[in-house]
Amino acid sequence: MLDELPQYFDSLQIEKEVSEYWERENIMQLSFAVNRGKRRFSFVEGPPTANGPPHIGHAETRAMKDLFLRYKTMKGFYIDPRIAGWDCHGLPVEIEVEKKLGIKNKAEIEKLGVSKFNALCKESVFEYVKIWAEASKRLGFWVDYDRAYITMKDEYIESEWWALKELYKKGLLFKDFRISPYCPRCGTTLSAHEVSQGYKEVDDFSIYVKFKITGKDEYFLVWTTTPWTLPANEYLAVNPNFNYLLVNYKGEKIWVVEERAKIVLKKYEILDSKPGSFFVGTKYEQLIPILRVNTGLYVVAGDFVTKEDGSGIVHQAPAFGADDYAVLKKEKGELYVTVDEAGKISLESPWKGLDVQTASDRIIEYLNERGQMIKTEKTSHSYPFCWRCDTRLIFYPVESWFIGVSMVKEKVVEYNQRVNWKPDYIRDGRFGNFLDEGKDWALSRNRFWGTPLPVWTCKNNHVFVPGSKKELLDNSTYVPENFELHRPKVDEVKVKCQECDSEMIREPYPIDTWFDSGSAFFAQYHYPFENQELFNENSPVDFITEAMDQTRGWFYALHVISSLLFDRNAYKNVVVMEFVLNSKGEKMSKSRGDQVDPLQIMDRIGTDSLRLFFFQGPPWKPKRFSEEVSVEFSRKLLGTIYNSYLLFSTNARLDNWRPKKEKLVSDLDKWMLNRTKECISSVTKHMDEYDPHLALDDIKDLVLDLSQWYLRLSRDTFWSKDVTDAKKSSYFVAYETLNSITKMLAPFTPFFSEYLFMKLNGAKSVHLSEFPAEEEFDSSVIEEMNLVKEIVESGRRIRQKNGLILRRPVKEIVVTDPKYGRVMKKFSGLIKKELNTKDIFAADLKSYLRQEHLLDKKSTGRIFGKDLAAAEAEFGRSENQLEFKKSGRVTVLGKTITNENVDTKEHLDERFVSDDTSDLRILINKEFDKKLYLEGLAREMVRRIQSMRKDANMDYTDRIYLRIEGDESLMEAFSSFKEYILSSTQAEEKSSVGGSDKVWDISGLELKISIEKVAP
RNA sequence: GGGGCCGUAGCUUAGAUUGGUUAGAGCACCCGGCUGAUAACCGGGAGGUCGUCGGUCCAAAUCCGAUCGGCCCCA
Repeated sequence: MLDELPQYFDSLQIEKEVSEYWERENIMQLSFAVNRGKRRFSFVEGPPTANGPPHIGHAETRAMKDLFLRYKTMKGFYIDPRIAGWDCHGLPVEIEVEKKLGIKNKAEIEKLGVSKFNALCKESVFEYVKIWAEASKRLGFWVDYDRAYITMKDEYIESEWWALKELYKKGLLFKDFRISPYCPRCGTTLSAHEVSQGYKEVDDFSIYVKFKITGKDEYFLVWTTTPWTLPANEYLAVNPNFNYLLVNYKGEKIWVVEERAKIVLKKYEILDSKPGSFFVGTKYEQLIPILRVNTGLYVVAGDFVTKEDGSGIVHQAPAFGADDYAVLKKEKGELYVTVDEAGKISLESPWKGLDVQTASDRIIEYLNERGQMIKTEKTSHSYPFCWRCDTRLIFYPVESWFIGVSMVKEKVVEYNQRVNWKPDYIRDGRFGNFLDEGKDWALSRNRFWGTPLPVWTCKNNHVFVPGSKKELLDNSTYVPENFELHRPKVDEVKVKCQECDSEMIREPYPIDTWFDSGSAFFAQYHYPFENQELFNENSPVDFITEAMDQTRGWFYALHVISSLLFDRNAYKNVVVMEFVLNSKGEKMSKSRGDQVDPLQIMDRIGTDSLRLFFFQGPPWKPKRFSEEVSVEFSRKLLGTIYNSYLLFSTNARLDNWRPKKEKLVSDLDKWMLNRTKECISSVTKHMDEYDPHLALDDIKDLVLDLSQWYLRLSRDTFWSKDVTDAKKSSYFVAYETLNSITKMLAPFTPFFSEYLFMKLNGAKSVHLSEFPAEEEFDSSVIEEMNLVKEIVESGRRIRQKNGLILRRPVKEIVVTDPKYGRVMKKFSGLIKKELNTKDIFAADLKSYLRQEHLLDKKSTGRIFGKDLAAAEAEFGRSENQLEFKKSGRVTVLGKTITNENVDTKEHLDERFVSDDTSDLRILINKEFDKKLYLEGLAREMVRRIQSMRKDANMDYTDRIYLRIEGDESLMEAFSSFKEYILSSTQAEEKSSVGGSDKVWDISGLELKISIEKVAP
């Protein structure tokens, strides 16, 4: 206990020792078990895809997770499971493998064989897991890596199958079309992320064509940039709230939205005007009469119609646009697909077999020939290209399975209100807005590596959804060898249809990987096949945290799945973190080359420093990363604690003091202990409310109070010769405060805290100890000390401003408010020492003000005329002043002076100096008498002797011989304060001294000091 | 293009829900002190038009509107 420390703080060395110790003693596992059987706190790890090394943002979220797991453990909660998780499926993994194989599209994968491809994916997933686990451990992120949940395991997938079957039973899992960005060359849809990588600026023809209204000699003006979609036209859309004009344009009657008429047609004559709603249901003639359209060919209303470009009348080809498809669903029309999967026209027409770009050109010619074209123009706009093969993307209908979020939107929205979001504006802002859109979740993917969709269909469109492996196998007619829940094995399983006896085959899709990670809150238990009770005890999950981008990713997936399956929210508290930016406040990026490797940073500045950087400021505020700032901050905080421990422990060890409760002696001790309790209570509150940055601020403040105030003022007590009660009391308080700080800091800086905790207590681990308990405290004690601090600060300021250096004692200091009398008395020793004053007391300001009465020149000028100066002098005489003060009137030069002729000013007594910049007024008596003067000189001498001792490299226990020669008053000071001077400097007076000497100038007085070390 | 968050001293930040003394800390800086925490410790000082503009109000960092900059999400 109270072990020695190296003299200098070396955080890297500490971290090294501590992590070796944890490893050796298996402290992490011990901490997992320490609260077994106690109340639970639940957590789920948002599983990363370990197909690349972790970056600093990952380190930040993991540090934040760890912070609260450690805190809750210290607060006595049992966190089980407390395990890592790995997200294994999905496109990122596939792309990684494609890169390795040097292949680029689905066809090549199929050629290689799905079996081989998926085997490579499976391998690739774990390539970086080792690095991730290593970095996470290095960061001190304590979760069980050996028991990690793995989304590609059959058990995990089986839990998802159960969930999907439940959704199917509720009618929430169904097949539909989705209009997706699609690369005709790769034969695949692209994710939003991929699309956003490939936008380019292109010049395209856009055309205006005319659609004839059935039975009338009027036309709709329609604009499009994709002429190849015109053969598939099924509807026209207008905005019901816009106003449309019928104009005579070159002899033809044409409808166009009012605001665009001038821009598009330039010259025309207005014939009529109608609101958009007027046209809804109006039939029109097919522009290109080739496709047989059984439904449609009438006008619909659409809010998506704008006046920004075009004609305000929008052509709808439901197969090739998301808005268009939504219209089709609403109108319950048929879907006509006029293009094949390779992006070639498939419709029996003059353009069959042409790619869509060429077809567009031909269609423009065709429309021109038929006189249906009003106008052609070239416009520049950004359009998505395939990021892999640079092919122009098209929007294309892809068969897809959906989760019907829109059908139960109310639930999803309602349960969100039960979630405590940090920061809270996410709930109704970014997250709430997204939920309000209530979009269906497109679940299936046209890919290979993922959780297989558990759906088998037969030729009669009957559907079988197995909710477990067993249910599938029980119904199967064929199962391949080495069967597993991945493609291609799972595809080979054949099932007999219960309804029509025909053979059922699997829908060939894997599902969205967000469904994997979003199922973690039950699938990590293999629920409901196992661990039902454990799941129930831990649900909803108490705490999760990830970065902001997960609002529409993991946070969304968890919330939706839980709402639909369990009719409740998945999590209770969620901390949403912002990103780590570079030192200029920009996003770190590969291209700028300013991405930083968290492992390297930890090597350079230490883990605790990096963690402290993350915990500064609210988690939901972007942070600019700088190594220098991190180091500085940690050196300041941890270094101060380290030095405080050194000061305290060095003395306590000399006295053989061992940590134990002692009776409190001084008011300073009582204050420190109350401050500590106050801090504990505030830190606990802030941690419980998920405001870690405020908790850290509380701890910082306490460290300053300990170091800057308590320890500094307790040094005299520490240095007293005997082990007095006062000494024991202050040891106890210093220990107690340091120990509390160490424990409170343990979740923030686990390495440093562990180190210091072991030094303080000789106990096994701070992470097996309890968080300091909240106790009642006396806030009046704290307020009193704040007043004392204020007085000391103010006193020093006044001394400094008036050239009254602290070394010279002053006679008295007055606090000009009598109500502080009791406090001044209580802390008079402390204040006297800090301000070097002989006396301190509180008194009414009035008794230190002198009133001066002056003649009011305006009124008395008329009375005295040119004698005014003489009258002023006469009135200023003290007997006249006194008389006036007593009776309010006095006779001056034969005239009577009354209140009306007098101005009264108040002056501070000349003997005092003050400072009126603060609320609390303090007066310092600046008068010096001889004794004070000599005492000041004595202190000046001591200071110079000490300085010479230091220059001679003496140890503070070394004794010296001393000889003083100099000015008379210096000699007088020396003899008057001889005992003080000699004892302060470990000196003996000697008439001849052989060591070093030096001549000093003390306020103009010459002093020669000679010192010599006494031989031991 | 739509939505959201942020902007306080050179740096890191508190204060915004509930408008109200002189916008509070820490680091760095300058001046000084201490010399038994010394690679430490302490005091004082300077440093802020609270991004900008406008509005509401007796009163705005705080509420409202616009605008600029940074970041994120969606299209």
